[in-house]
Amino acid sequence: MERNPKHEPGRSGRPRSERLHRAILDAALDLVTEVGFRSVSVETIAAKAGVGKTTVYRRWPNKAAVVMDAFMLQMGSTTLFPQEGPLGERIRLQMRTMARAFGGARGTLVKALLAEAQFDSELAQAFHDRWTVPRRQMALKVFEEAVDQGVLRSDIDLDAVIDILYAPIYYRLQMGLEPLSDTYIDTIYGHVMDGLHGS
Amino acid sequence: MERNPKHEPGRSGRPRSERLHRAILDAALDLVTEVGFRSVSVETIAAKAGVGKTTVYRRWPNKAAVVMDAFMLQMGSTTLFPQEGPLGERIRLQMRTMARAFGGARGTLVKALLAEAQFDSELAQAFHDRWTVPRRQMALKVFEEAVDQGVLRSDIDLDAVIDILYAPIYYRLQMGLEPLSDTYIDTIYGHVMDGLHGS
Amino acid sequence: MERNPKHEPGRSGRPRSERLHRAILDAALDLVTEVGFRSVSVETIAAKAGVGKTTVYRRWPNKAAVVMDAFMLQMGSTTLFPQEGPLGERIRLQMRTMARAFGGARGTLVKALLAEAQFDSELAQAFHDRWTVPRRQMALKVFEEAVDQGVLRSDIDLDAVIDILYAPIYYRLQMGLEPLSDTYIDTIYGHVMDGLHGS
Amino acid sequence: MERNPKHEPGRSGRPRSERLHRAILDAALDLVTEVGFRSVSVETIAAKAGVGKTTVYRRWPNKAAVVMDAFMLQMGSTTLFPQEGPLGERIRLQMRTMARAFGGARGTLVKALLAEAQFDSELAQAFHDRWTVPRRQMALKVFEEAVDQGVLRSDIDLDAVIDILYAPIYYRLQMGLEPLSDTYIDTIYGHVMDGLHGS
DNA sequence: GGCTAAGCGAGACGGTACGTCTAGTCTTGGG
DNA sequence: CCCAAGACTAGACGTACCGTCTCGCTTAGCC
Repeated sequence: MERNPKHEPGRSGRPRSERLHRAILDAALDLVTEVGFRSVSVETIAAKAGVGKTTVYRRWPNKAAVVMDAFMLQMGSTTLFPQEGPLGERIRLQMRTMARAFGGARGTLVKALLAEAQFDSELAQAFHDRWTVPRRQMALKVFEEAVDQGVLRSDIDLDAVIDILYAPIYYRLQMGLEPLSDTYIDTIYGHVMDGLHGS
Repeated sequence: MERNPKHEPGRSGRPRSERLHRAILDAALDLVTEVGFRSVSVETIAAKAGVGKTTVYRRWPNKAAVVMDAFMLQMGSTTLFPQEGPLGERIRLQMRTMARAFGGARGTLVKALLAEAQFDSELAQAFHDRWTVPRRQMALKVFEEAVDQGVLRSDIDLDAVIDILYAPIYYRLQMGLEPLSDTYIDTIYGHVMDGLHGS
Repeated sequence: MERNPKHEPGRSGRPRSERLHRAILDAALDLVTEVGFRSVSVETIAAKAGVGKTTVYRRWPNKAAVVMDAFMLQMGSTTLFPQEGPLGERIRLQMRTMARAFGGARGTLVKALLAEAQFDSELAQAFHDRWTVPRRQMALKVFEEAVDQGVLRSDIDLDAVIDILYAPIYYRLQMGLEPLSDTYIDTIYGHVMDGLHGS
Repeated sequence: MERNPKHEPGRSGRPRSERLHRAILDAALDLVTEVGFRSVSVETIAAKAGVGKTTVYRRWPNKAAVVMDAFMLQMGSTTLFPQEGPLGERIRLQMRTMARAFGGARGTLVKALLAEAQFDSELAQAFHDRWTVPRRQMALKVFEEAVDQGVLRSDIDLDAVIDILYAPIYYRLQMGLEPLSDTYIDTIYGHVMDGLHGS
């Protein structure tokens, strides 16, 4: 999401301050959380970070990109799968972890970024590459292992399965009316695993 | 989504023109489809409809509200369930209908409205009340019938089931990378019905 | 200043209400006095008079015309010359009368109308015909009498004399910084009568 | 009339462009002259100057203020008194100069500003401070000299005298019916100097 | 007493300008 | 080349009046 040309070793002139970089991301995070994505402008972020607008625009093309980076800074290494336990349980628990991460401020960020991505294809691409793809790959690896061990049927489309299990989480997050409780996650997981066919 | 006070019979003064109402909604629909939600302004809509800005603002509080009404005008009575056939098939076919409706221009509208709703709680409410709720209720009725007839298990949470089946459609729509093909719908439907447990 | 076609006897249809006519002029007068000419709109006047906008526009072409009529209703027969006394005194006292009439609310009206007339040639014409001309003619008659009686020199341009005596009153009124006191009037009158040549 | 905070030396940030300043004032002057004060909008001025609206509003609070500055730019140093000749002549000739300056485009400007000042007290103040006061002070100095030299009587109120001599010029300007000819000026001057008393 | 034409209150309508706001770029001086 | 400050273009925002129009309803005066 970051803009070019970044400072590469050997480049002349004053290097970009790493401190300011952090200050901007922190300010962005705080502001979006406090007053919402829409009400924040690059100007506000720059002001709160004690930085000129130029300094922000030198590094990111727009507000969404700044917030995307701020989001990744905070969420990048979360929502991991547990390393131990039965494979089905690992999946269920990771779903819970994700749902919990989407509560509170982080959820607000994801919602805003997803929404903004509808109008900003670069942001959409960034969100896909940096958030969606890594998570789907992690999931895929676990799911494949589950197939190998017979926990999951072998005649299924794993990409579709990921959609089935995780889309409801994003859906509820966006609708924002009902909470992403553990119970809800367990119900989703249970129903999907067991299937719906009647007697 | 419409603004007050609308013309009620018996009210004095010149009544609001029904023709202009349609002209505005048509213009909104065309413009959003052509150049995208963000690039459209109330001014543009008014100009295209051959109407003063005031006339738009007299009826709707902002662009999102206009587009919401335009959307409902076009989509209001679509995505219905078939009235005949085996209940499972009715569900699967309606999912296909919905997925097809989300292709092309209509899909763009839904995406834009959903995204905008994240920043506009009145729009969110309107979308929920006028789009989501009616569709969930229709679905609920069919699903209950399916339970009664033994097509679906009776020990399931129907709200969760609706999420499981439909959330992937919205998810793919929003991600916008892969098409909402019939095959995809069938895979979702099949996997969910059959369950995922391995041998 | 009034608009056509007014009701002429023999005309069919409901005649215009004389009561509303007065109500509108009264409302106009009150409002302009209270909040100033600029802050008043035809809409406000109509509302205060308990009348539809149409009823105002049927009778006058715009706000200025209404206020002009309201002004004439109140000021039409004021600022007359005394009928008795030495002619010089009559002039001096009428100047005082005029200056006093320009104090308070009436002054505000004259200022507003004169100002507005710069941008509205119809109003300018109306002000000239209905206010300026009658007053200049009255003055002219008195001044001519004064010439006849030897109170004023006979080799003077009476139009210029009127300008000299009255223009300062309008000037002070418009500048609005110093009061139109009797003393001021007397000074003007005295200096003009006596001339300025030094020893 | 100008808005704060203007650029002061030592202030940080990009300084306001002096070129744009002139471009805006020139555009304002041209437009007001061409189509009249009322028909000009800040938007038009900005467009003609090739400037964003913000740039105008950053420097002046409204149209009147812009035009006031434009007016002063053009008229600021005009209508001066001649430096030589008999004092009475200097006064008479300066009156002529002023009357001539009020002919054509400049007169239109003065009329519009004076009229607008009735509705805008800041403009009124500015007009007084920047136009009226300097001219009255110049006049006062000359008039005092005339008193000293015995050209004017010493028992007169000089402020009143200024009113008597100049108010007719403003009056005719505003009434706009008869021209401000040299003959008219001479008549005013002559009558006022000679006095009106009859034989 | 009924007919008819205008008056009337309410408020919709197209238009225009207002003054504010944000986005993203550019231009200072200083480091 | 970086940086803070803030000027700059562009253009949408939602509001306020303008003067016109359209609705359903009075209301006078003539037949």
